[in-house]
Order: sequence, then structure tokens, then C-alpha cells
Amino acid sequence: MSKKSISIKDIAKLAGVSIATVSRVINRNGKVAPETEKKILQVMEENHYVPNLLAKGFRTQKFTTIGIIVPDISIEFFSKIAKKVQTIFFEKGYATIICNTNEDYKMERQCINMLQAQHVGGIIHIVSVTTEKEKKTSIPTVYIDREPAYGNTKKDMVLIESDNVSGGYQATNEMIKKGCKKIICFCPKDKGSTHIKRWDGYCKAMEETGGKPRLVSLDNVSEVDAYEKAIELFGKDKEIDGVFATTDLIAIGVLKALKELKIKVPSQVKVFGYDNSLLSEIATTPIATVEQPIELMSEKAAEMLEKLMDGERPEESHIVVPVKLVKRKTGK
Amino acid sequence: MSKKSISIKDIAKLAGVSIATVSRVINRNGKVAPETEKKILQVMEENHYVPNLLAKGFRTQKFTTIGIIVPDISIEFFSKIAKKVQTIFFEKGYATIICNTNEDYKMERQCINMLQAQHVGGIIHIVSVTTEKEKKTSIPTVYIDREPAYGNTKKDMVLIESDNVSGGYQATNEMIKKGCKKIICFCPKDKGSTHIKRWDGYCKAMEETGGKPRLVSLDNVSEVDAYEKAIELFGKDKEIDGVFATTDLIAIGVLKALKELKIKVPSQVKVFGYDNSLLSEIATTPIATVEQPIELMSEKAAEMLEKLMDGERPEESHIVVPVKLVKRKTGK
DNA sequence: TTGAAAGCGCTAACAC
DNA sequence: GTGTTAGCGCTTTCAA
Repeated sequence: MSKKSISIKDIAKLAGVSIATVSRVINRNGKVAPETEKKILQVMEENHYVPNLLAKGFRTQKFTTIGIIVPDISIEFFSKIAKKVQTIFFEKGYATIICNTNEDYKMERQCINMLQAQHVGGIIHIVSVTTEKEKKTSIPTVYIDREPAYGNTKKDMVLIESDNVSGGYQATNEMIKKGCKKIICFCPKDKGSTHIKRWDGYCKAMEETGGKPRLVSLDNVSEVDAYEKAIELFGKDKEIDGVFATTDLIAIGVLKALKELKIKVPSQVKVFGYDNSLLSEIATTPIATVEQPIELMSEKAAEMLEKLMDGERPEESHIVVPVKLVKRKTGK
Repeated sequence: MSKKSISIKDIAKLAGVSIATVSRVINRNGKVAPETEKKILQVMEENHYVPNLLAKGFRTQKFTTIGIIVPDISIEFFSKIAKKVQTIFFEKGYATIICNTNEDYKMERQCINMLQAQHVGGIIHIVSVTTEKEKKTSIPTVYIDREPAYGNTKKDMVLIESDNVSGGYQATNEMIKKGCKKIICFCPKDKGSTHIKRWDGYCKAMEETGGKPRLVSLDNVSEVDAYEKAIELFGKDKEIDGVFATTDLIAIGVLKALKELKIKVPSQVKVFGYDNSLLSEIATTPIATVEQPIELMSEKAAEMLEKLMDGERPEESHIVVPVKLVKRKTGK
């Protein structure tokens, strides 16, 4: 295969110095005579020398690789988190390994093992909905978004999430303010902690205003299921004038059903989604939605992970960042 | 930080054998007495021993990590490629490092350096539009989708792409068959080789049928620019009855403009996008589009990369896979 | 069938 | 300022 890459030893020989001196130049520690340094740098340049990070991490036991585990990289919200986290760590000189679990706990376990074998310094983890109950590694880990199942022992778990309860609450309240009398929540309840929290927020808003929470329970997060259940529901119940969907994709499904039933949005029925995805923005009928501060969440997570990797016990282990309503001006 | 992880030496001591024997068990080579093996396996199990892949790769110079470089992981097409490639290699026991370049050649160069320093065995690379002219590494690399700038020396470059020319051609022809007389192409021409090829396909179809190719040149791939240019164009030219957009997002922008101008799709104007993204599927007016075989492209790429890593010179270094039209039934 | 030992590229402690 | 050297976890000859 491609010729063996050139090592510190080769550089030392070519520059006529010892490997220790070359090492000093690479790491900019210890004293080195200016002309020696210049010479070494020149040789490194000429030979396109790239230090072997494997050997370095191996030697120092300092690992400059970070693992990111997501349930599905092709979902906008997760890919944005991964992108941001990666960018942050890249700037700090870390490599990042992004892993997909496809929402499968077996894949998840394998990912963790693999990351452990690769000796990553830390992990940013968005758990899959089928995640296992026990913590499976001693590698410093920060969870984002979804709450791991073993979360009852909160102390030893760092979680960054947005305020899902508040998101559900605010969205629902906004519709109530706009005059909605009968608001339904479309939610896949067994698809992770976040949906449940959004549902809780919805319930809170409803109950505060004397309304009765109503759930359309979905089997998955596709727009198809939402569409079908919406067709059925709106076919028989003409009083509904608001829908809170716990994610944008669901809102899109509902929207399609409403369009087909010739029910006008938002004049007859208001629809709220969740995530401020590209979808919600560019849908021909744009949908109001709840935006999670992805950048902030990623920054917090990176910050916490760095602390963990430095051996610090963070004072707060559960950070909840605020969400923001995104209203849209729509035609009809 | 987390306690030092347990090494082969610890296992050897606990099992009362030498590290060489443990190594043999791990790698299933060399002869080991059954009971010795059993004992060792038991000790490994009890202590949750995970072999240090860093040390292993370091020692053997066999690297079981693959790098994937994409211009923007938050774009559906790229994230799907990354997901598929990662899944394929995961099953073969490789770890994958996914890197974002944000379409920036400086980031790209850094990514390559980093992957080289991490001693990845191979790279799957979707170049950024600002990519540099020279090949920058001797690591086995397979390009997907976009053609690198130094592609004139095709021999030493492996590229997997879908048939963009044919995609443009087929989409345009489809509209011509449906009776369109004046078809316009919306295309960001300086945004990579793929758009240019789609434009070429469009031109071919137009010229074959005696039509004149017309270009609306976009500054970027956002739907905003497409929207604005469409508003202007359709405001003054009422004869246009077809649009070929070189990506779905652009089609969405055009669609918005048409809706605002109360021009009916597809009865008055037909719109074709590209990529069969979720967007095109669930847009309230679904758009016809061209689908690239993402899975197939990923599989081919993985296959070629494995060959390169094994030191084989592949017989064909430029693979073009076919695309498929996705027509939609629409309301109006 | 098993063990001893060299060495992969690098850093850091120590000697000069 | 610079060189020598041990050793990180592992594989792989070579001997026993």
C-alpha cells in the first residue's frame, strides 16, 4: 500500500539531531536553539511530516478523539448537533468520530465498545429510544436531548436538554391565546423522553386554562401515520381548532390531511410543530414551530465534556436551556 | 479521570500466563491449549477487557479506521451517504470518522491532515466546492458525487458518481413529453461539477428537440435566491411552462414564487427538482425529482476503497451509476 | 503449547 | 540546548 509514512526518527536523522529535539519542536516545549528549530521545521516541511497522533495519544494517554453517538444522522436535528459539536472540537484540535445507532441498542452498544477500543477521550451521546438501562462505559460522557433510562441516579450523569416541557407549554399557550378552544396533541409517546416532556407541557397549558388534554398517540414519527390519524380524526370531529405536533414531520402529516379535507390553516385550525426544521420553514404552508437552541446545546455539551475529561465534577449535571417560539406569517 | 483501563498485561497476570498467550487468544492465531484459552477468556470477560485498538493499529500498521469527508453533514443527501458508508464499514469492523468541511478548502485540508495523523486506512471524500487542485495525501481515497478539480489525471483517481447528465436529460425530456414548450433551468453553476453536468443534460434534451437552453444562474443553493429570481422571471415571461431545478431546494423556491404569483403547478408550469429529498416528497405540492441511488453509490465506494486499501489497482476507476425519475401525482 | 523480548512512534525524565 | 533512554499496549519472531 502507500509507502510507510515518515516518522520523527527520519526527521531527526535528516536534520542531524536527536528525536527528542524534534519532539520538542513539534510540541513547542523545552528550549531549542532558533537555528536548530528552523532547520527541523524546514526538514519537516520538505518531507510533509505529519505527527502520528495514534502514537502520541498512546504514549501520553491523552486522547484527542471525541465520539459522537446519534440515533440517526440523516435526521436534521441530530445532524445539526453533530455538525456543531464536531466544529467546536475541531477548533480545539480534537478529531471526532460520529456514529449512528439507527435507534438500535445493539448498534449502540457496539458503538460504545468501538469508541472505547479507540480510546476516545469523551463521548457526546444522544441515546436511541431502545437504549439500555445500565451505563456501559467509564468514558466521560455527556448526554444531549434524550434522557438515558438510568437517569434516576442523576448525580453521575450529565445531561443537556432544551426545555421540552416549556416548549410544549408555550406552543399550546400561543394557540390558546389566539383563540383555540379544542387543541389536540399528536405525539409518539414511546419514542423517547423528549416527546413525553412536550406532551407534559401541553397538558399543563391545557389544564391551567380548564381545557382537557387529548392525545393522538402515534406509532412512529413519520408523517404518514400522522396523516392517517388526522384524516380519521378531523373527518368526524369538526370542533378541533388547534394541533400541537411534537415534531415538525408530524405537523407536516397533519397539514397534508387538513389540506385534503379542505380545512384552512391557520384560520380554521392552527398547527404547531417542533424543531424549526427546514421542512417547517419551506413547507408551502409554513408551520409555526418550537426552536431548540442547537448551537447553545452543543456548546454547553462540549464545555461540560471538557470538564469531565479534565477530571472535574461539574457543579450542575443537568442543564436545561430555553426554547423559542417561531411564528410564521401565513397566507390563508 | 476514569481509572486506567485494563491491559493485556493485567489479563496475563490474572490468568497466570504470558501476554503472548493472551494475544494469541485475542487474535485466534497460534495454538493455545483449550483450557488455557478458556481460562483467559473467562478472565477477560470478568474484567470487561477491551483490546486497545490504538496500540494494535500502531503495532501492526493496519488501520481499521475509515475517514468520511463531506461538505455539509446537515444536507440530506450527504448525511445519507455518510450514514450508509458508515453502516457498511461498521459491519466490517471498521470505525469511521465523519468530518465536515463546511464547503471550505481550509477545513478540508485540516480534515485530511487530521485523518492522516489518525492513520486512517482510507478516505471516502465528497469534495467541497472550493476544493484545492492538488491531491493532498497518499491515503487510499475514493471520491463520491463531486469530481475533484485535479480530475484531468483520471487514472489515479477513483470516482463514484451518479449519471447527472442523464438525470438532467431525463427530467427535461419528461417535461417535453408532457408538452412543455419553454423550459428554463435554475442552476448554481459554480457550485460543483454535479450541477454543471445536470445543466449539460438539460441542454442536450433541449437541443435535440430544437429548443433553446435558458439558464437562470443562481448565486447559491438556497431556496431564497431561487424564489427571488423566479418571481422576477415569471413576472415578465408568461410563456414559461417548465422548470428544471438542479436540486430540490431550488425547486421549492420556484414553487413558492409560482404559488405567490397564482400560477398553477403542474397544469400551467411543471417543476422538476433533483435528489428525491424528504422535502420534495412532503412539500404540500410534491415535486417530481431525480433520485440518485445513494445506497448503491455508497456500496460501490466502499467496495472500491477496500480494494485500494488492499493495494489493488481497480480496473475501472470511474463508475457512473444510473438515476431514476420520481414522478408525483399532484392535485392541481 | 508457551514465554521472552524486540519494536511500532512518540514523550518526558534525566543526564550532560 | 541537546541527547539518551524507558515505556505506553500490542504483535510477532525466536527459543524453549
